[in-house]
Amino acid sequence: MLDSKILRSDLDSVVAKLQIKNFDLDVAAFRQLEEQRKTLQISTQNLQGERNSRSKAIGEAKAKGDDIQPLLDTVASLGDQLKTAEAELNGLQTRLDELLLDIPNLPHDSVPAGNSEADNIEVLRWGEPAEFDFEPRDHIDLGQALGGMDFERAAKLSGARFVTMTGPLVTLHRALIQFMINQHILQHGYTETYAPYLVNEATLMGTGQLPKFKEDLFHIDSENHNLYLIPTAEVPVTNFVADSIVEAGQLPLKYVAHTPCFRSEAGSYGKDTRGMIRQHQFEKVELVQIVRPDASMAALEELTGHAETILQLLGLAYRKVILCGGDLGFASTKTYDLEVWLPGQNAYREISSCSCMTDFQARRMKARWRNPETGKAELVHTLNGSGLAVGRTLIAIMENYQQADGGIKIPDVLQPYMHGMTEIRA
RNA sequence: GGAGAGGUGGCUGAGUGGUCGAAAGCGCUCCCCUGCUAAGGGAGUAUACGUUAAUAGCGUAUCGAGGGUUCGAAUCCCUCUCUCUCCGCCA
Repeated sequence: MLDSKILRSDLDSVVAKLQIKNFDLDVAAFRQLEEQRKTLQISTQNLQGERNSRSKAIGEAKAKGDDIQPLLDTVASLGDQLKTAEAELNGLQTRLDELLLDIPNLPHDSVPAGNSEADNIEVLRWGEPAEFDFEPRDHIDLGQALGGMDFERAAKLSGARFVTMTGPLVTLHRALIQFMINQHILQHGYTETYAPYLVNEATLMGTGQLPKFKEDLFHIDSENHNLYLIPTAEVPVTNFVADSIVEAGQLPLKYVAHTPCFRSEAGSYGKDTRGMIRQHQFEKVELVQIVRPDASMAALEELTGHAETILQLLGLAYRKVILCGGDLGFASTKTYDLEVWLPGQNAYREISSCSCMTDFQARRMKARWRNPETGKAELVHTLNGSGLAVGRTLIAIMENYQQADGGIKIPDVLQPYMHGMTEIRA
């Protein structure tokens, strides 16, 4: 959520910045609501003030033993007036809040304008796309030939966009998780965390998935439960600090979590329907940082670097892009995507997305820290990034490390987690 | 699932209808005293919004959330939610 102060004081520049994200703020509607709110608030507060002072007088008169009936008569009509005014003000406030909750975060000055991923700016390429002296296959063919990956069986169990796996591919999948988490906790200073996979509405409000993106989520709506499956560990883990004040000395908080992620993928029908690129359920190792506001942009560079390290250690060629305004997420002020080279698609595909949310989520969550300089509780900044998406990393390993005979070589750094296996063969 | 207790400011914790935004303690900030790795004294210390040149004053709201009763509610009633204790069931 944006600071409503800057909306009131500097609406024009807010509108201009939102344009970069292709978001058109209904300025007229906002101004009108705001204007109405102001006048109504003043008149309501006047009424409340009158009620308060008269009630006080009644209390004092009663204490002295005076007759209070005349005083009671004078307040008789106040109640109804107040009730009406308060109800109207509430309604207006609710509409303003709804408007505010739907406004995305402002993009950072370094974010380029643009409408789609075609307008993203490439920052660097690392590694050489693998060369093959045979026609490389995609992970679907490879998985089928190896015999451990079955989409039809998953469809029987659950429908489209699920997979079942058996045997060494699953071991590799698990090895990736272990490898990533160990790297982050031992080398990058993150604290390993465990969090719920089902969360309530307030939690999703906090990180910005609700109220605007409800259709992207799986929802448990039964008699006794109103919960959502997490679309990313960002949601529960960032909310660790919701409604709390963190001591300055504890910052930055750096959390790593491995969780499944659940996404309805509404609106992406027909997109990446084949294979494991886009599933309703996938595993991800997520990095979350809670930092001082003055440290957040540097933290974004650091966090992105941590995700890159994983790709580098796995020897996977990738490129790093800055998302343009139109591609930038709702809550993010700046996002780096890491795109891994997939020989089977002959393309770079997103494998990590690292974002700085400034105080946008913190304001929604009421996540604060005590600033020693001011002595006040102020909003923290939050960041998150995939380090990495496990399913897509599995694909990348399969396609990049494939052999002419359809086998998959195991990267050196993963072998300690593969009980000696150096290659997966049919 | 059954029975009970409870959610108050950064923290602990008083407060059962009227000068309660809220005692006290802790913590923190400033000042004084003392001059030595102690201690003592004093003052201040929630947030949001409105008004305003103002982080000054004043006003309004906020004691888990929402609704109700009342001239007036942290205090009474209802619903929801969370926590704790005991019993039952259970990976």
